[in-house]
Amino acid sequence: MERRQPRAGSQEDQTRGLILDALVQQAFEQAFPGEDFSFVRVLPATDPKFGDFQCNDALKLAKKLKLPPRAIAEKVAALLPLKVEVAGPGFLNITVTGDWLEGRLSEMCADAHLGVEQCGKGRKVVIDYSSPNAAKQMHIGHIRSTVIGSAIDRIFRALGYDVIADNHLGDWGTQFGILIKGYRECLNDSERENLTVANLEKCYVLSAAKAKESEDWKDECRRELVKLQQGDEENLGLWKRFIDISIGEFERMYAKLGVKFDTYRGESFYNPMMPGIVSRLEEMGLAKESEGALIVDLSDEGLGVAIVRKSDGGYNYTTSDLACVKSRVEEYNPERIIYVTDDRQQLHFKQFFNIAAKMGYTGVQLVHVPFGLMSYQGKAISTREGNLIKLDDLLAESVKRCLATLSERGNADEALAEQIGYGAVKYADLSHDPATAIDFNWDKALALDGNSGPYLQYAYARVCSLMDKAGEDPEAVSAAGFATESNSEKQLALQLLKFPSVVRRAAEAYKPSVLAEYLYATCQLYSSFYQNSPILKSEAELRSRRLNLCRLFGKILKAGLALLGIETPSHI
RNA sequence: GGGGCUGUAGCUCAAUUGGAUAGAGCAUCAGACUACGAAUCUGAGGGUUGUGGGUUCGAUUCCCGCCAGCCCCGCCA
Repeated sequence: MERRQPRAGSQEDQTRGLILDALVQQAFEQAFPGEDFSFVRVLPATDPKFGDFQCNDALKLAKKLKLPPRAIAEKVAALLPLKVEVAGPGFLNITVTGDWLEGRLSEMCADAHLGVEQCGKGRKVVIDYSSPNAAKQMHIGHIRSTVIGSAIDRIFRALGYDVIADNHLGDWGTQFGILIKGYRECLNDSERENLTVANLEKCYVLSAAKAKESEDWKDECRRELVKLQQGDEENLGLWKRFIDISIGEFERMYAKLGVKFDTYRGESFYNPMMPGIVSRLEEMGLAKESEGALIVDLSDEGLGVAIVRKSDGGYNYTTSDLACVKSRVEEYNPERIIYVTDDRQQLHFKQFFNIAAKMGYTGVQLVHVPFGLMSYQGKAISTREGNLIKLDDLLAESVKRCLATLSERGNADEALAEQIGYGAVKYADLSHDPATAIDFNWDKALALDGNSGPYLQYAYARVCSLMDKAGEDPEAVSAAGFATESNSEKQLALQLLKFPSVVRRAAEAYKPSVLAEYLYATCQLYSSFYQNSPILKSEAELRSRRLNLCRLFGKILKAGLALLGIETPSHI
């Protein structure tokens, strides 16, 4: 928060996907030889009454082939070895057989990745998220970058990408002059000995307030900063200690949220590279002097002006981010770097991506995933408004509420309450498109019904319970096949089949909400099936086939929630 | 002034990137527990997709103009 599109799918990604694509493409080629039909796609039907799958591409071809769309569709339909109907202006509606469905489900089960294609194999991406400021406690404003970034991280890993998750800490800058001064003057001995982030935050606030009213104090802060920047041993030691304590505190939060970083490279890491970046910008004629500062003028491109060196000689975020790209390219040579920050920083990222390209960093795809700000009960979150809720407190409150609900049902299990409480908070965020702003509200975030984390976890717990009752292994799918006869079975089966393409779509759009939405819809179909179809009481063969369907549902739900960083307790 | 984001049921949000009659949850109303777990399920009502044009077989989606809200625009990140 403090610190802060192209498609993810390359051509080889597209070659897999639903087997039906290839089949229908073939029919098109056969019907109209010599044309390229690689763009043809078969999608899940938008409504069961249109069959199971549909292809809309005959309509698109009408102009090119100079034929009425229905005629095209009919010619293709006649060549397809599937049950297919031409409807409306030229839709191809495809209905698959139970055998076909069972075959696909079996393949999915047999695959270690549940059918999720490993299109990221051998491809490296850096994902830059969370990035809180050192010496401050994390608050609810940090949730989105952390939770969305972490989910994107997991989703890319699931697709086989080699991901480097980097936490770009705000660990350098003027605030450390204020902090060091505050540490020396505003804390007592015991506070200095048992230094915590809370204490750091306190002394920062006190010191910053004094700097505001006293020029002397301000000057001293500045002097401490200069000493730090010049490598003064004592100040450097303090700085290091502040950082270590901060990271320790952040990791306590990350442990609760199930977030894990590969590297913690703050701005200090890139600080030594700043002069080099600036001189290169000057050499290339990209930067020029203006009002004492060094700027890159992008106003011709509608991007305003970016300052790369301040009039006091210091550097700021644009320079730091450029240095960061240089460093990442040299060390990792990733094909992509993904930044997850709030949408106020959009201009900055456009500027900095633009400059990076001009500096020659064109081999790496730079992607900004902006998310809408979180407000609190209709008001922007700010220290002044006094509505800054600490992340720690939020999570504790969530757990407390879940524990209360569990207690009512005679199951006051603290660890379980944590799984549900943390999951509820994460799901409340991830189920929304990142682009939309969220107004935080306790009741909404912690709701236990409807489209919520607990609903999904509950559905999973019921599958486990069912398997317990059946006395069967919850994971091991038997050879009996899958129930697909009834309408609710078939709809669930078709839904389960979508999982791989949903994971890919979530990655391509950088939207974990795509996956969340899918999981919720899947749970609704499962609950409906479960409520209306006896499983354990069915005769032996049907029972086994229904149990297999439940098992696969459970596996997919568990895997999907894991990608969102949400745990799946087997008993609630 | 320049730019970005947002606007869909009373409320909170979807809509597979241009497809068929715009879907869910909450709330409201009517049903289903001698239970494969009711944190569930079945059903009902609820819409001029901010607004006016345009593009075409077809627009919530793309283009232009307006309206409203939020945000950014040289020394914070």
